[in-house]
Amino acid sequence: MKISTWNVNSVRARIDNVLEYIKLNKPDILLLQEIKTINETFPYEAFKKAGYISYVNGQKSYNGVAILSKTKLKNIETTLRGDKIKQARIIACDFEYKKKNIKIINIYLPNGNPIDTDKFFYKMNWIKLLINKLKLEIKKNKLVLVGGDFNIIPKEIDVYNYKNFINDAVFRIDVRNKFDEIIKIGFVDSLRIFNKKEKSYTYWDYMSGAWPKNNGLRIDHFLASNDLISLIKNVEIKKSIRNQIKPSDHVPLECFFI
DNA sequence: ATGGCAGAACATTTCTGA
Repeated sequence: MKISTWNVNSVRARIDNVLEYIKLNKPDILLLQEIKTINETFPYEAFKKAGYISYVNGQKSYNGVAILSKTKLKNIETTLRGDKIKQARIIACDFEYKKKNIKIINIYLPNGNPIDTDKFFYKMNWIKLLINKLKLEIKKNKLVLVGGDFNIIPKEIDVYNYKNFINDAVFRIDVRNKFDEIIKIGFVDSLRIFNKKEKSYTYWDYMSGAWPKNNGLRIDHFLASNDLISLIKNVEIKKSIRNQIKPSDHVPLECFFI
């Protein structure tokens, strides 16, 4: 069983890439971020033909998240309690695996740049609301998986040159402290259980030759609750996807279950 | 210091992203 997450930077512009990824890698569940479309123009049919049901929380032009699944999912949720700005950045569901219920939460966390603007304050508040939600979820469901584009570089090792990012909203110390706060309430940065290597990036900017120079960032994550991590046997970054024609600037992250 | 690239839309320019 495999769950993947991928910021596709427009699902319609990337439809061929996503269909090819599905065909070759066969995730049971695929979490998508930055679909950049309203629900009405989401390519449900193309994914249905590929064997997937789509659950969508869309928005015009920006943001938007979706969950593709081979089987029906329950308790679809598309709001973050307390978020007054209501951008489409979260979709959650319940998934039954080996007779156990896993709460899966797909997020596209605000980027927050430039720092110390409304965008930054929105990011910090959004994380605070997410932490409130995760505290509740972990009480109700011991098995919780949070996947998606966190727009947070957890540690210095997770970026090609951390000194360039000291005052960036994806790395500033207060943002990283918030990430650590999520860990402290009972989650694990699952990739790092299986892969301690530097240069394990999930995003490369389109600009300035970031990809050929391997100037990457690790900002896409699967956080597993402490009780869930024992069900996970591996987490992998699908780096080769960045070589696609017309690629997304992010690559998929795959979480394998025992 | 700042542009470079990419996608969407009230579109041939502006905005957003990270």
